[in-house]
Amino acid sequence: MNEPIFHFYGNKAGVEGADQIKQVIDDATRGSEYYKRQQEKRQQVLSKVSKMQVELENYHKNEQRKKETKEIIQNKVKEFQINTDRIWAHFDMDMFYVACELLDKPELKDKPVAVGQSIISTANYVARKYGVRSAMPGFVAKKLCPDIIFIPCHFEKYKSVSNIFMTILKKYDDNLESMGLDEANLDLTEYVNNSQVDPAILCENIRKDIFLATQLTASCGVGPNKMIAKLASEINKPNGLHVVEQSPTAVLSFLEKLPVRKIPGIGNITEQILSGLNFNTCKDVRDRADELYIIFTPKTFEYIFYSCWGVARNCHVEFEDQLSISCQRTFSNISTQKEFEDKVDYIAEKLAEDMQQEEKVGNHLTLIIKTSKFEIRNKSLQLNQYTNQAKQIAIYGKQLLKIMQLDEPIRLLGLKMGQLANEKQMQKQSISTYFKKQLDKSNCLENQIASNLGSKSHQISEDGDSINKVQLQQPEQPKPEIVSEDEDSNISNQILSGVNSKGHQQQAQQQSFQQKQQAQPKSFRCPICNNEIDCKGNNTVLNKHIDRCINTQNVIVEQSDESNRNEKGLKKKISSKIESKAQKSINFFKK
DNA sequence: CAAATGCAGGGTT
DNA sequence: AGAGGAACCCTGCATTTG
Repeated sequence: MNEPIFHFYGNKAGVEGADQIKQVIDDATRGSEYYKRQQEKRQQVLSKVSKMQVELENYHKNEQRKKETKEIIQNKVKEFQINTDRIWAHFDMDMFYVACELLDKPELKDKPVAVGQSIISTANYVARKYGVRSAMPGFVAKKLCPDIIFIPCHFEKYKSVSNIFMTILKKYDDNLESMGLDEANLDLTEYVNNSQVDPAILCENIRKDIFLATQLTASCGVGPNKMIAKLASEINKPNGLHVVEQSPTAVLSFLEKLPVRKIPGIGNITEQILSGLNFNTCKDVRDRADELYIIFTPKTFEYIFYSCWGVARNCHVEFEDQLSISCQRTFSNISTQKEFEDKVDYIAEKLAEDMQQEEKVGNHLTLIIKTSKFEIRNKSLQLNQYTNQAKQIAIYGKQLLKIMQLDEPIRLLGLKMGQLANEKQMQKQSISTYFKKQLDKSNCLENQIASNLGSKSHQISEDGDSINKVQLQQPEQPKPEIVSEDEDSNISNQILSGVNSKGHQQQAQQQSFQQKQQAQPKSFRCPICNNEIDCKGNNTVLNKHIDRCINTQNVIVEQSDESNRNEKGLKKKISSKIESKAQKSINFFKK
């Protein structure tokens, strides 16, 4: 019943008095909401495990199925081969953040030191002896090791050391893959073939180079693929090297006794499941792969299965664009709507900053919250336009807040923007599609426009278009009085238009807007936003715009009831539409 | 019915 | 005294959409 929930801290090798450590951690945390949540999760895992056990019992009773499954496994084993053509090395700086700090404070070398305060990023080996670990909260570390010294994070420092580290490694593989500041995978095959150096000697030399350049030690592992190299690098940590020879037998015997937990991708939960079913080492998995096949989904099965046979990717992965940008903060519990909204404003600002810095815009927003009971929830929303503007993000964020129907205190709030696109490309695109549209129109190519519908590029071009419209309209129409004083209504306009309010953009857009005005005086006026729509009699385009417009308008109306005063009747319609929508989401979440 | 979407949850540093 | 991060990626599953 009172089984310690932090059993995983003790599982790492080399910790003395693991039981004692568990006890201290447990005492320090018992009764907290966090602890309760962990207990719950633990129960969930246990019940999952017992279901799996039942499944396995049934499986073992069914000789036919057993025979078939074992055959499948045998075929799989025959199919693959452990490819040992390539030589990979994994370099990993020892206790990197702490090591960097100790460069400046050598007098602390023999004392227990950790970087991070509320949560520990890295601890030195002195502190680790006491059971202090990465990701452990500071107060627990303090219980385990009252003398521990906390040093705040200095990212810039680590970055500059990391640059030196990476520069050295790049001499041996220009395409190296780095995961974080202190780790890198290199494909040494070419280098070794060209230089005919023994990989072990080569890597020892590289480690020396690193030490000379940084005064810091790195550990290294060598093997025929990235996974093996990474696993090998842990064997003689810190300041050590381990080589797994380039042969299938060497790989298999290296993995034989290795706890499955060590395999990257198998974390705390998966380990609990596996150990609950008595899979502890890679050999267990190999021997009873048919059982694994029964209980896991195909992808999960394949991943674990192949990993335990030493089969993993042994080529570089091509660089991929970042998929999302997010920002989240933990704080002391808040529970009023006002506080929630203020947090959304704050996080939206931070997120917008990050996005603008990276020159990205995004089209899909997710609100993430963690309740005071450590339950995580999120809701997401497809936006009507690409944006990276704090105020727009905040408005959508509050929309999500409403959908979420929060009725309990929260301790974290975050926003994540997905479906990213490059801000500059987007501008170019919107301008060029604008001109393209001009051309299309003059040629009366409505078909082209119609066929663009639904495609991503179309979405972009429409958004770009509406940017132009807004810019046009403001000088033209008598501004609603609010505009100048009321920031919100500005936002509303921006939202309507998908405007990105950076100064230089506006200029460019304004220009094209004017040109457009002259060239294309004919257009429909959208009944919702009162903007002109270039639909050229194409109803689909018009309808699509109106749909979108209604969605956008929802946000605005809810957000600032004062805007659009002159459109009262219209507003009512929209509001009722909102209500029905909101109702729908409520029902949906009640399920 | 396949693809797309939304959400929960697992993993990593 | 109280107290357990942030930012990213992927998979699975249910539901919606075309």
